Amino acid sequence: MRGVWRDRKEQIMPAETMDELVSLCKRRGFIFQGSEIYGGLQGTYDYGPLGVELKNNLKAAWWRANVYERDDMEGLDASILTHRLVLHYSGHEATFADPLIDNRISKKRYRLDHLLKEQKPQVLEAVAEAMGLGDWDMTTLVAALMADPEKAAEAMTSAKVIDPANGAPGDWTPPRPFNMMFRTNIGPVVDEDSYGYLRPETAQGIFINFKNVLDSTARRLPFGIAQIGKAFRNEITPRNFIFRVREFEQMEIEFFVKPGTDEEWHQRWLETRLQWWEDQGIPRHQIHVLDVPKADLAHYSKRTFDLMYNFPTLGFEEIEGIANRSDYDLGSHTKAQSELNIQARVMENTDSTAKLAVQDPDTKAWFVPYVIEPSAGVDRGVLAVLSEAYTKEQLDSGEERIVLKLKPHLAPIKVAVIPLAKNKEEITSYARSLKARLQALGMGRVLYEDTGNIGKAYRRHDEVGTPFCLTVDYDTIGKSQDGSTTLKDTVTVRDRDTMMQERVHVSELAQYLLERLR
RNA sequence: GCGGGAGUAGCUCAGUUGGCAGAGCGUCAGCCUUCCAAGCUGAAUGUCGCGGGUUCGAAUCCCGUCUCCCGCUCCA
Repeated sequence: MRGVWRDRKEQIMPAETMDELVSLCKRRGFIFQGSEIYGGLQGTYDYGPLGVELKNNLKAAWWRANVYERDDMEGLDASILTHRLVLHYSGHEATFADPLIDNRISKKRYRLDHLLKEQKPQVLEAVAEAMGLGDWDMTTLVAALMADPEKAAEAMTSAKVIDPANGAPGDWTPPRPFNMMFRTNIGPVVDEDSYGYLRPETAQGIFINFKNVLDSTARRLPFGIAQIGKAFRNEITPRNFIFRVREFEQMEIEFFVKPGTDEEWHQRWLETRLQWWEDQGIPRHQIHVLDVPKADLAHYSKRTFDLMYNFPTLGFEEIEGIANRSDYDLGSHTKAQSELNIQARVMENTDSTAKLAVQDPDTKAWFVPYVIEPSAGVDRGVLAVLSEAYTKEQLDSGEERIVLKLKPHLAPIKVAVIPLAKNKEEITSYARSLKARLQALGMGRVLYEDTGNIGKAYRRHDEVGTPFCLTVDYDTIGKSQDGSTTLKDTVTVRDRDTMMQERVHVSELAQYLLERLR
């Protein structure tokens, strides 16, 4: 074998800061700040030419594993704009809007109503008086405070509303309503009643289509519905690059099972999902499975496992939640609730037109299925995969090599075809035609690369994670220095991670690459 | 929302007391080059985050605002 690169790698390091990764993402066209040319819009990011490939590849891997390679799954793509009643009965309207207030002294934040409930009656009386209220109760007091936040701040501070954290009067900020859901007007007339929401989770689209899918596919339990799509949350503090953002994408499965089998399925999905992340390059030992404490569970959850990936720059953070949502959701959205023996505590539904239940084939009794929900963040997945892949290597030559060691199936660019010399027409035309033939195989992005010299091209592609660089040289075109033609129609294939090269005949390239890019 | 830090070319960052907008890398073009950011020649790229103020004059001083990072807070 000839031309094998032997520069030993000494140190291997991950990204030290998020900035380092952000910088690479911008420089190479993975991810840009949203609305950047107007100063940026907080909590939004745009995926560039390479970012969209990576993200699409991750979603495709998920869809393939969960839809194409299973016999118990259907796909769905529900609308983002959502009827207000969907999010009313789901419980989101009630749990996603909090009036919040801060104490400037202790730096603590409270829900206004919770804070007021902690106060002595005379303090509340003083607040009400300062707000000019005669008759009042807790509801009208909160309403009055929210109606005039500036005055509320003064009233609460001068009435010496106590901060439970330190037992001392606080210096209170104006209270602010905080609605986690984006409300939007629908239709030509802007009025109070013509609004809906941008969905805060894709899950609801699945629940409200449960009957449609059942009717159109003749599925029986257990089976699941998979969906990938955008969701929107008005996060208080978007932070950490694409980790916590206001517009993001979810990959969600709602897996419907018979009550009583839910705990077993919950465990099974936990294992399935851990294996999937491993297949995407996130090793099992870098994920901590958090059995979420009862007190921290979401309003719908019976039990939840959070998959916490050990981000090199952030520590352990959630990339997927696998929740046992019991019969809460279908129970919330179904009509005829009283006939269905629903276990979860649900709001009485007087609007739904569909029975979201199935019939036991033996007993003929109707019941509401339990739901196991593996819900993964696409953007968080992209960040995890990038973080895990980002590597700095110190080479023997003293130089630093930055390489994204992405799994080949996730790499934005699959193959770069490089002419050894770009001023030799025979070599460049061979390289161009080779590139065209490989491109036609449909393996993804295949590029002709002739920027700089060969070394630059390699390093450039290391940095964006291109698994294979093919180099067309003098041997390829039958003009070896020693006059032999034994290497005619072979190219060097350089491996991104090892930097090793081997010569492969062009007739074998398609198979060689396709095998390794899966 | 609080506290701290930052924002100047695609990236990393200089920019002195308020006095012509800079470097390295990258990018592009040409030359050269028989495999790991080699070399030579040339070129392009700036609302100095944005808006206002002070000043003869502002990247620099003041006010406001946006965005990012760190620590709190929040996180269905």
